[in-house]
Amino acid sequence: MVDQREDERPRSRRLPREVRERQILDAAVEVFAKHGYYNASMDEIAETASISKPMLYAYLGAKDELFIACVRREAARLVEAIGVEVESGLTPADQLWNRLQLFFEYVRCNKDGWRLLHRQGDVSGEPQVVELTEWRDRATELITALLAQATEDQKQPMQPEQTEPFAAALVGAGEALVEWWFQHPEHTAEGMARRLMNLLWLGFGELVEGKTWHPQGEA
Amino acid sequence: MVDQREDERPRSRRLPREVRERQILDAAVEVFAKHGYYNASMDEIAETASISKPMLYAYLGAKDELFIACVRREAARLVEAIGVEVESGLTPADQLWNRLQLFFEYVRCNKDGWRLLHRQGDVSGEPQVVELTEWRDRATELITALLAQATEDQKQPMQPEQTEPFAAALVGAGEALVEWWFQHPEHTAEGMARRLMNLLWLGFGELVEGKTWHPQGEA
Amino acid sequence: MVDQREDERPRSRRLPREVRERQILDAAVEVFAKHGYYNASMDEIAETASISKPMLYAYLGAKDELFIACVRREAARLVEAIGVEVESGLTPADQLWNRLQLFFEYVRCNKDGWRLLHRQGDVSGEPQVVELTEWRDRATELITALLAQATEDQKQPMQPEQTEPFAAALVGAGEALVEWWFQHPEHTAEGMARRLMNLLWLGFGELVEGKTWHPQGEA
Amino acid sequence: MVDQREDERPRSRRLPREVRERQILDAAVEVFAKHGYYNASMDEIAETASISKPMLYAYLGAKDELFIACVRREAARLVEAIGVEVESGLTPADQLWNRLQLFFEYVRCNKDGWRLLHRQGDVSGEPQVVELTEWRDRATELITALLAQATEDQKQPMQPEQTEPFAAALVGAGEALVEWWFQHPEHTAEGMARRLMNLLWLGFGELVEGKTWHPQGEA
DNA sequence: CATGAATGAGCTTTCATTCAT
DNA sequence: AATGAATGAAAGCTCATTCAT
Repeated sequence: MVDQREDERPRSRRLPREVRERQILDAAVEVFAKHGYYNASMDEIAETASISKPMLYAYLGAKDELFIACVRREAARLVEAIGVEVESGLTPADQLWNRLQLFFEYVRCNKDGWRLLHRQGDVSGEPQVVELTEWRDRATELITALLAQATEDQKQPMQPEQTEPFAAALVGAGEALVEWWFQHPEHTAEGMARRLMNLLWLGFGELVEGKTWHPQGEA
Repeated sequence: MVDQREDERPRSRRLPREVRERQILDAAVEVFAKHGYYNASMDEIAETASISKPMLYAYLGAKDELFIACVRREAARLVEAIGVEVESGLTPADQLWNRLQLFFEYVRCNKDGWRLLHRQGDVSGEPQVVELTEWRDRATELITALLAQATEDQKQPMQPEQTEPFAAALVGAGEALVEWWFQHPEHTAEGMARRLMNLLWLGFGELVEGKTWHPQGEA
Repeated sequence: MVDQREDERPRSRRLPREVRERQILDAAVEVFAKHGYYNASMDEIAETASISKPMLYAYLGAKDELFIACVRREAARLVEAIGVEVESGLTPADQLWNRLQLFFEYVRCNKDGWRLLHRQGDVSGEPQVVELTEWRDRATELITALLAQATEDQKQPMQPEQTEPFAAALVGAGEALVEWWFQHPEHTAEGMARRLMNLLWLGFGELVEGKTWHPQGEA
Repeated sequence: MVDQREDERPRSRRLPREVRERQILDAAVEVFAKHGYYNASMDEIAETASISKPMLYAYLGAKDELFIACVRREAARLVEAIGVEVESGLTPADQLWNRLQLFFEYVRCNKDGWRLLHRQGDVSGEPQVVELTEWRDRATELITALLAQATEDQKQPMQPEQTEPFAAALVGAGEALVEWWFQHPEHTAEGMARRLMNLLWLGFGELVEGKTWHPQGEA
């Protein structure tokens, strides 16, 4: 898992296209995360990337395209981090538990990227918002699949139209918990994952009775 | 519960101050909800309100102030709708169930207002955004109190530092579920509330075993 | 000589036209003097005059007309204060000495009015500036006449085309001296008049030799 | 001494920064002088400078900053033109005479600049107006120093608190005389300087007796 | 007569975007 | 390939001015 991008961007010319693009994307993600889409200026992005504006446009297009590119990359990272394939050989609960851990770990290492993905409600109105929320759909699909797997041995396995809203709600709960985490940074990623797991798997009904969920192998 | 504001704004001049103010707020909420804060133009708001721009500024100040005023009003509506006082005489589960129903009902009737409150992550950078997220804090507090009440008879009642993240996650789950609802509008408010209640109270652990939560009195 | 206008403007209706106009002019002079022509707003003038804006316009017309009216009134006061007729029976020097005293006395009692007359260089560009500087012309004429009188007994009395620039310079010197006075308010009007008289009548040539001018009758 | 900036501004693109800046300042001085600060529009300045508005702002900042820049440049020109150091080896009278000539010469060649410096009484209210009147202070200081020098050999040399108001009055007289000159442009700069010198050095007392002041070496 | 309520018109300012070197 | 220099277009805001009561 790659840690937060470094700040050292030596001003060097004649770089291969791939490197340049990465340099630009890093800068753009940083600036977009800091100021938000609208308050981010192309000037600042160019300066942060140590590149001139015409180059900025030549490489990654206009502001909205650049933003999309950022979102796409960060979303890919997130999806890759938590995995999207259902693994056999683990119970759904354990799989979920693993993913949650990976998710919070990802957030811890990619704060800027996460902010980009999470806080972009205001870009609504534009048509291209599809890419903006696609990662949510991917995550939701994963959860949906897990739930389906969890119930597939029952006589009435849950159908997607039942599990999907649950999955969506789960994702929302995770996002909200991250916000809470940012305000209480003393907690560990694993602790956060455990909290969410407790809530999701047990539900309040059992939580209030004092029960708690444990990963397999714990006492 | 008041239904969505109508679109009929008769172009009548010389209205009393109070009426005009409401007219303007209605228009502003509509436009802000449609385009987001940054893409909303004062021109369009003025036109939607059937008013000239100077009046717009005279009544509710600059763009950010106007936006704050909108948020304040809509947040008040939401808080008022779901109530914030803990009622005695009902079990926490029933109270939560009631609030969830009220919440989804509110969303159904105040789509624009809800969008205003929900999709504004990008306004970061401005200092006065406090009002924007305050309603979340209020809602979280309510849930926290409910959870505390639910466990107060136990030997180890849950402390705020335990319940608060759960409450935050719950609110997030609700918000996400609303988004899903917007894409599947065939469902009723009560149905959505029931989904969320099931998830929250039972948790996946029981859900996947086929259990479901019922309001008291149902079979 | 009337002292600075008082601030008490009781809000009363149905006043005779003349009183209202005076009320308005008082307010307008005050506001114009405080903020300058462009920064003075009709709103503030109306409020200061305890009158509504439509009345303001009804009585004294648009902003520029109102300003002209103010200038006209204050200029009249100034001209009346220092007199404009050449008196016989006094030497020109004594006459000048008297006028200078009256002038500084006028400034002391009519600060706002004076500011209006003096600091309006920026209103250039407008066509109606004639009224703005007419008082200067009147004052200059007076001085010119005095100089003419002073030299009429000589074989080569000074002609207007010679005396006029001197008169204009004198007026300018007076204006500048008033500015200096405002920054050194500890001096009396008579002291200022004496300073100017010394400079004008003796000139530096004699001043630097230690001579001073005295009004007739002094030692 | 450089003559009035010419009007020929060839519409050429991609000029080096320094040239553009001068081009803009020339245009701004022209427009500010013609319309005054408030009536001058950034549009007109941009058009006069054959430049687009964004460039205008990029080079010299907002309207007030641009204005300050103009004033600064023109004030520097004026101060440089008349010199501000007291020269030894010349009598104070001769020094004054020289400066007056230089002053009127400056005015003749820099009408716009002079208007900028002279007619801006109305910019009061803004805080940064310090620069606007600083040149007057410099000029006053110069005169004050000259007077001090003129009397330093006497048993009772004049103190600054005595000479300063005279100096201020002198400057005011000069300004007023320039206004008169603008209405009688048939006179030469030297003639104007001589008029002022006569008034200042001899005073009316001697002027009315038919005396006149001559530069050293004249008959 | 007197006014609260309303507006046309214009200003300054700032972007994202692209020539021309 | 790479950039300093340049701009079209639009936004927010305010003011003198006037209906309509």
